[in-house]
Amino acid sequence: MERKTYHHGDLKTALVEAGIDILEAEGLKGLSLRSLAARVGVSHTAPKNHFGAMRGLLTALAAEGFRRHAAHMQAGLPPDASDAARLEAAMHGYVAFVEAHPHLYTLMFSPDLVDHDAPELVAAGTASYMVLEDLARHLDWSRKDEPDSQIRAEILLWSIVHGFATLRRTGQLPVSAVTGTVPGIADIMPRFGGRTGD
Amino acid sequence: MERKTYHHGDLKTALVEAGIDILEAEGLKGLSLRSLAARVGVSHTAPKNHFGAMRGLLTALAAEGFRRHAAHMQAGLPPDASDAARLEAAMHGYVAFVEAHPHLYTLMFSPDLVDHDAPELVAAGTASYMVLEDLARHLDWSRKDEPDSQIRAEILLWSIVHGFATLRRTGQLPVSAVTGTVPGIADIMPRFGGRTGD
DNA sequence: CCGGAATGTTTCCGGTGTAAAGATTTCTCT
DNA sequence: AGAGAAATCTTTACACCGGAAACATTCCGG
Repeated sequence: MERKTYHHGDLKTALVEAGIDILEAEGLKGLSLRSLAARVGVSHTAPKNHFGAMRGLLTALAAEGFRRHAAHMQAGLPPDASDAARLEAAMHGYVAFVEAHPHLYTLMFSPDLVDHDAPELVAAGTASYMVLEDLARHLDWSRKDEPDSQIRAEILLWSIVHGFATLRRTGQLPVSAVTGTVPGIADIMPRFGGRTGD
Repeated sequence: MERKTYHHGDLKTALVEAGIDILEAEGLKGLSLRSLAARVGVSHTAPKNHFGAMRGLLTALAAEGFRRHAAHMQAGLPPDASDAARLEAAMHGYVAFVEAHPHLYTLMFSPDLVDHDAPELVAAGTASYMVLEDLARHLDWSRKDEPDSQIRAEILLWSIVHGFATLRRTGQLPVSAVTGTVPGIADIMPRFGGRTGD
C-alpha cells in the first residue's frame, strides 16, 4: 500500500480500524506494530506518534471495542417493548457481541495489555456498562430487608452476562440447546421483589 | 543457578513451579522461555523436550492452576455445615483464589495461549468445575415447569462466580463494601424451588 | 555392553517493540 | 509572507523473543 503525501492525513483512525480488522481476523498474536503499519502503508514506528507505544494502541482498540459493544446492544433494543423485555434483549445483544468479536472483547478485559486508567477507555467502558444499568434501573429490584439491593442487583446482572459470555468464549460451556442462551432476567428477577417491570 | 549433573532430574516439574512463580510475580509478560530456563539453570531450548513449545508449557501451567484452584476451594469447605453453607464457602473460595492469583487464573481461561484440548488440561478443568457442581447437586434447584433446570442452575451459578471474579480481577468493579463479596446463593436460590438445602 | 532413546546445549534465524536521530510537512506567530 | 517551532513519518540500531537444527551427554533396555 502506498500513498502520495508524506503525511498520511488520518493515520490514527486508520490504525485503529486496521488494528481491529487484524485482531478479528488473526487474533492478538497476529497484531504487531509491523504488520499493522505495513497494512496501512507506514513505517512500523509511525504509530508511536499517536499512541506512544503498543499499550496505547491496544488501549485505543479496547476503547473502540467498548463503543461498538454499546452500540450493538443499543441497536438491538425493541423500542416499544416492556422494560424487562428490553433488558433481556440487551443481555442477548451483550452475549452475541462477545460471540461475534471474541478477540476484541478479550482485549477489552485485559488489564495487563491496556491502560485501564486512560480517560478514553474508562469513558467508553462506563458508557457500555450504562446501557445495561439504565435498563436495569427501570425495573424494581428493591428488597426492603436489604440495603444496596439496587447496586447489588446490577452487579449480579453484570456478573451473569459477563461470566456467561466469557465462559462460552473460552470454550468452557458445551454449545447445546441448554447452554445456547444466557440465563434470562426471569431467572433472577423473583429474588428482587418478584415484579417483571411492566 | 547451577547443577552438577548434565541431566536435571526433574526438569518438567521444576519448570512448572518456576513458571508459576514468575507468572505470579511478574505476570505473563515476564514469563519467557529464556527467563524461565535461566531461573531453573538450563538452556532456553531445554523445555522443548518436555512441553514441545511455549503453548505446551502454558497449557501445563494452566492445568496446574486448575488443580490448585480446586484444592483451594476444597480446603475452605466447612466440614459439618449445611449444603448451602458449603456451596457458599466454595463460591467465596473461588473468588478468593482469583484475587490471589489473577495472572494464573487469566491464563487458565486464555484459549488463545493454551491447548484447550490437551487431556491434562480438560481433566484438571473438569475436576475444578466438579467441586462447585457436586455441591450444587445436593441442593434442590428443580422447577417443575422447566426442564433442564438443574443444568441451567449450574450454568447460572458458574456464570455468576466466574463473571464476578473476572470483573473484579480486571478492575471493573470498584472495591467497596458492597462489591466486596460475591453475590451469594441466597440471591439466586429462590428462583429454583426456594429451599436452601438443609 | 552396546546401541538407541532421552535429555540438554550451542548456534542460528526471522520477528518483535522501542529508542534515537534525521527528513519532511504543517502550523503558528509576527 | 516568511521564519522558526511543532507535528508527523522514516531510517537505523538494539535487545529480546520463540523456534529449528545439529550436536553433546546421559540413561536404559536388548
